[in-house]
Amino acid sequence: MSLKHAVLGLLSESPASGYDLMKLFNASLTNVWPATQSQVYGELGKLTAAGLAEVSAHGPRGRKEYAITREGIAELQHWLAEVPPGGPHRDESLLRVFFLGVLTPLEARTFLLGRAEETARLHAELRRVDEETQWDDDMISVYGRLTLEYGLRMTAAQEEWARWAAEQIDSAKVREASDRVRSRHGLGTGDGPAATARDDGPDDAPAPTA
Amino acid sequence: MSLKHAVLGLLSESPASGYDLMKLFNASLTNVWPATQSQVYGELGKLTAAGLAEVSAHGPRGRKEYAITREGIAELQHWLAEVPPGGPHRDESLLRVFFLGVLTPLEARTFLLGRAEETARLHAELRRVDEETQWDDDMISVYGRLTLEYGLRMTAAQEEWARWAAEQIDSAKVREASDRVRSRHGLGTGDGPAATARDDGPDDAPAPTA
DNA sequence: ACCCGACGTGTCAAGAGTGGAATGTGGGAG
DNA sequence: CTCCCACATTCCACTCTTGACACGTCGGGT
Repeated sequence: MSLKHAVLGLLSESPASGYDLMKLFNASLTNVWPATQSQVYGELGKLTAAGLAEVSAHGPRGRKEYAITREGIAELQHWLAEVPPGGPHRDESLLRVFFLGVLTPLEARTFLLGRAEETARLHAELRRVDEETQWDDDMISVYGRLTLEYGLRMTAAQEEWARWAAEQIDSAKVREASDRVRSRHGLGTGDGPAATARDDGPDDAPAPTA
Repeated sequence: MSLKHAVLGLLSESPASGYDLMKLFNASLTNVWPATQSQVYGELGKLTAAGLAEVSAHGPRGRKEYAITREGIAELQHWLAEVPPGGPHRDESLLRVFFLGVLTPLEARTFLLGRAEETARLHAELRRVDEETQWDDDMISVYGRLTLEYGLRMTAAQEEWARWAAEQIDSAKVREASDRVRSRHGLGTGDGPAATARDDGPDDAPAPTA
């Protein structure tokens, strides 16, 4: 339901063609609300039909420049101020964590550390954007800055958590529990994907403490 | 693509009927990967057709108990260990922040503080769950605990951010920028949704510092 | 003069997710 | 014994999202 508002929001900054909007999506909204061509063009059509946007100019190669209408602004404001945000976050990474017990503790640990590095990478990327952008005082800049800061804080917290979680796994209890589950399914050497997962002997040896 | 793995993951813990799975989804995965009846039952069908799950028992009222198969386990492991996580987060709240400039600074500030409270509420709820749960050492407990900790950390960071962001808005520059954008669209008293949004005089008076 | 790369629009198929409704049965409370 | 609620499945119609494909055109560099 929110692609509509994303497009309206971008149009509220300045008129744009579908092509322009795609660039904007890829530039500023990639990590917030990704969208594809088909979606954008489709949405522009619906928006126009609904009277929330209109074609404000025709350009060179069939280019249609869309502008937000008064009704569009109203709808945007309505959405921002009155519609209760209720997006149930789906988090694939987290879903994986939940079932990490199906892997060996070693594999699980590796996964978490991988997550940590990935998050760190994203964090660095965001920091780079932050530093390279010259923040002036238009709407996109001001609130874009807030959005970016959010990203910075979240990625930082995520990395911290992932490293902490990896440590948690280095515990005898966890290893026992995992073994129990795995043996319940008759898992041992075979079957599994990465042959890294082997149970060559009791897990008494201390886990490699990186 | 991940509902499939969510179902497989739950089945890997113990066999269950579609009805059971729904309860599990609502109990433990609501904030990670929400799902509806139609989805779950549909997925069970596909899973069975694909040989990743099978009907392991028939119960009282047409009840079909599903169990994960060896292939299912393998697929789950494969997904966990080898498929690179790439979920592009969509965050509706964040999208709103990006366009908050369409509202008055006061409204924007209110929105952010509302977010802060909402997050705080969720945080408290998670803490409650954490304390009330008796964490033993099976897979769901151990990794569920990690997942929960993630939620606790994220909600904490989000609330902090929201309060910080609300403060940021109390700045002359932001107010000017917002006014500029709003006037560009000829906004004043009318039109807008919440009549709270009024520009009765210059915004020189300090914003109410909660 | 020509050609390639950027501009620019559009359609389609398929899968994911939402929300609601229809249908039926078993078992326990009263 | 009866009735109602929890159990349990299935179908439907819709929107959102993805990914690819198809098509046409302006403009500048060689």
